[in-house]
Amino acid sequence: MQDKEITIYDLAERLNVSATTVSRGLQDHPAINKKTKKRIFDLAAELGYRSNKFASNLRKQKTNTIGVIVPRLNSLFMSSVLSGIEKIVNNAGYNLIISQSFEHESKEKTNTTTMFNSRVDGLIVSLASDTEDLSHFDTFIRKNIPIIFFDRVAESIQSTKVLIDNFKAGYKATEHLIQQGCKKILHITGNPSRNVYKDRFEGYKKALNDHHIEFDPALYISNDLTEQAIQDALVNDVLKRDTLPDGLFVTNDSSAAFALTIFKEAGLRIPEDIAIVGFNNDLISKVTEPAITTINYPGNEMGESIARILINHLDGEGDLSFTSTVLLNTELIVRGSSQRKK
Amino acid sequence: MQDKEITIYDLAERLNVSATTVSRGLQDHPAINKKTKKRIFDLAAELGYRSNKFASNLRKQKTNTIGVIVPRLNSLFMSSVLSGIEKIVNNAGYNLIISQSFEHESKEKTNTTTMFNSRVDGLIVSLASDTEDLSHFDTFIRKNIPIIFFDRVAESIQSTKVLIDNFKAGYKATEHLIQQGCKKILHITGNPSRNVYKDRFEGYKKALNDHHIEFDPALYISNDLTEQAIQDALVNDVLKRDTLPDGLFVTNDSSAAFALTIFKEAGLRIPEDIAIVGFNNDLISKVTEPAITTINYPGNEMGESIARILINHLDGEGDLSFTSTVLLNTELIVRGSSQRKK
DNA sequence: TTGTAGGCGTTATCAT
DNA sequence: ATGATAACGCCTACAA
Repeated sequence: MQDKEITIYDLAERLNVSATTVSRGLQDHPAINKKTKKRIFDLAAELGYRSNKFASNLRKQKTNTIGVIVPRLNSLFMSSVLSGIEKIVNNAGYNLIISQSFEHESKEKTNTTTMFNSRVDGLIVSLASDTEDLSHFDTFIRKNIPIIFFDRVAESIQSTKVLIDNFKAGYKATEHLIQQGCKKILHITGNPSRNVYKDRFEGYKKALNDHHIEFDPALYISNDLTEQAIQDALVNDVLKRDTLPDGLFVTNDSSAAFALTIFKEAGLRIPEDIAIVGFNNDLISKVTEPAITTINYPGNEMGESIARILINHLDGEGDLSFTSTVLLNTELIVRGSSQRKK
Repeated sequence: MQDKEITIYDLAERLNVSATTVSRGLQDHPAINKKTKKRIFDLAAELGYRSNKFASNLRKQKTNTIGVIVPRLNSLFMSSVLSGIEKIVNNAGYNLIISQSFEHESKEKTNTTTMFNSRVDGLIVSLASDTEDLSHFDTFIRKNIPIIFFDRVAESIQSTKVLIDNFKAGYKATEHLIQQGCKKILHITGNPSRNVYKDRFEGYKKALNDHHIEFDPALYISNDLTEQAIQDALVNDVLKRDTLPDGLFVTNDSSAAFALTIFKEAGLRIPEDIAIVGFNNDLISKVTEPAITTINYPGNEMGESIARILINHLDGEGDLSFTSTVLLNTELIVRGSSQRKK
């Protein structure tokens, strides 16, 4: 029982002009008489006309749509990035399709295919934790559809990458712990084949080295950073050891919060017995007791950079720099979980 | 320099069959010879053919796309709902467009228009906090495009609504505080024109009444539940009062966490001086010290219900019950922030 | 400033 | 089991 859709032909007929004129009028074409335009717009509004994107896209061979694939949307960081992207992209007249890989390569692959079949004009990706094979992006590369990676980037693919200096951030976090007097710093992090985790780990090692602390492989734990994984690592392993660490650098804030809870339950004092540094400056880092020292991550700014670069590229400007890497600044936010000295 | 797109005509030509046959073959039409099908699929794969959704949608007048508009994606609850919706919807062969209103009516309106122009087959909505005027949904209603509201529903619109029994949840939360010995229970909540907040408030009042505690308007605060708003309400108002409340029921967990932090900084003991109950069972409620008592909200289940109802409707089944209201169960999860007695 | 005509790629209808 | 044809609604050369 749906109303019949109004087309430009219906408008044209009632206005006694051609469909072409209506089409042009609707797009504010300069060659159309102002009065005619007004009549067109008025009638369109009155009849509830809506442009048919499918016909338009079919004809123009362009969708004005940008696809985004992220691991998960449930962090402050990701929502900020998305919000930054959306703002820029909307202003430029593009639409956004967002999908989550839920940290799985297989979901990422099907999402990529869906995006491809939806003919997005460009793709923005942060990789799933366990993605190894990158062949699902080949179709985009072959068709010259631009891909921008951010945060968790694909190092082997030639394209623009927007991220923070994870090495430096890892270095800063670790150095801070060392300055608080920590000597045995546990590092819990994600899959080291992801750049973010690898680079932070390198930063961690470099900081140790620069301060003449030998890297102890037993103090390096890599898992999927879920609540369960943190629980396992700490309760079934770390807390059973003869010598406990005196510092923890863990690469996201919810994991830091879980760890903090577990340590406190085990009767350890934070930061006196173990000083903790997290990552991301997520909401959760502020409300634990003590609050968690963390690395602030400029999500909104990152989102806006990404969107600007992509749109400039799509609109045919700034093409030269499209395969560059953009590094954004981070800062260490010191809170109670690590502050032993005034 | 994009490759030329392969169409069914290209396939048809090379296979010496008609485009019609190729189209049918690709859709696994029963009347097509198995061998022909195989030849079609093989060649399609070889040439990297991809179906053109725009042409297909244009012709079929159906998009197989479902739109979702939510206030924000940054809570565990919302991600669970989305994940539930996506699972069901994907299995049924539909795609999802997700957008956020960021709690603003104006953004919600433009999102709704975008969805409308994208010709979604159905719309799933949880209202922004400040949405008063609902006329942006009129276009959908007029065209008989189904809308399902969940969580924050539009009471005046006839459509399916999926939500929890907020009245009961509010009642349970309040009653629990009363049972812990609270007499002056502060209630901080969102915009009361949203059903979720209104109903929880009603439940709160009913519980007070049933336990012969008079409702004190000074103990009711309505704001936008941001960190800033909680801070303002507590620091500039509540904590300056002569008599402090001895209980707090606040309708989301991050607000509960902020409040807990503020109270502790003010030297109050939780739960002895003030017992706290939050809402949603978000991650954050587990890691504060003490952990926060909260109402568990079945996000995944809610998402799946929503998607099933919508798809049944779109596929022409279960039409009769389309304007019903589905209530899901909740449970109170008692944690340290409210537990005064063993 | 406006109009004509053709085509974007698919699928439904009717025919064979 | 397969084909021919038209139509979905829009846009853009080209023409007037």
